[in-house]
Amino acid sequence: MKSAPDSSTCAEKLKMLADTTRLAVLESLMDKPRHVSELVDLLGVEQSLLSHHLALLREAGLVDALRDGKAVLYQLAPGVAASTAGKAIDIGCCQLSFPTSKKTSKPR
Amino acid sequence: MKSAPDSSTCAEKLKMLADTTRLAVLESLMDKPRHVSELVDLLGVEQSLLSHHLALLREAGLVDALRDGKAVLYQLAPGVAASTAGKAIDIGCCQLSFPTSKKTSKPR
DNA sequence: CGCTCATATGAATAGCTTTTCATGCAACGA
DNA sequence: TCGTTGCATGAAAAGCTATTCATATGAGCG
Repeated sequence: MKSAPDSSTCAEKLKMLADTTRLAVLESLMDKPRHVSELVDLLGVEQSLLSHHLALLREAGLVDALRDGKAVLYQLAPGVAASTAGKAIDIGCCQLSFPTSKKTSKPR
Repeated sequence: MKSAPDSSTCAEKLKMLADTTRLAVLESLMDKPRHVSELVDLLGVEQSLLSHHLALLREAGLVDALRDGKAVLYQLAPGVAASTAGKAIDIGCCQLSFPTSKKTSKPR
């Protein structure tokens, strides 16, 4: 038992994504798997805080952790990486596709 | 006076969707425009509460309100209704596509 | 072993968001 | 104009979630 019996509704799942830190983690991982330390200085957040967020993402079944020596490697959970083209995340109830390009800014 | 200079990040925008009531409203509106009273008993939430959520959706630019006599008609904001096929919402930074069917449950 | 590095965990706190309750305001009909 | 219907708004109360701080755990090294 390790799934996420709590995040049954789509809104619950979206809440996982609706956080700057967690979304940044996922976007980083869409690129490739990374160690915690890498994420720490890539995102510039405190180790402990990141760890809490990673725990949430793990519990939500969005990422997988693999021990790698003293470090831990994180990667998108299989099935979540719904990459038809460009970057996308599949959370079951819906699929988020990010523009293949880059920046999120686009205030018309 | 300000629209939404704060919802600049994708996470901010996702927070708008990450709520059962608001998501339900949007899904209802994807179908067709509806009056507040219709939404009230479709979703079974209190009028005042729904009104607060509608205000947030309005401020986020996700829906538009049109007065219709004593009532008010709500509809998805143009541009948000990303109709590729099936149901989808475009919030700028990313696009959420819902399975064409309707049920969200599928925890295999 | 004893130590250090890399990460996780727990408890307390700070900051929001959602919900409720009471009230306000616009549109309509009599 | 009044009374009523339909919706919006504001403030206080509830409920959560994120952040911090201190400490724990697992791995590798000498």
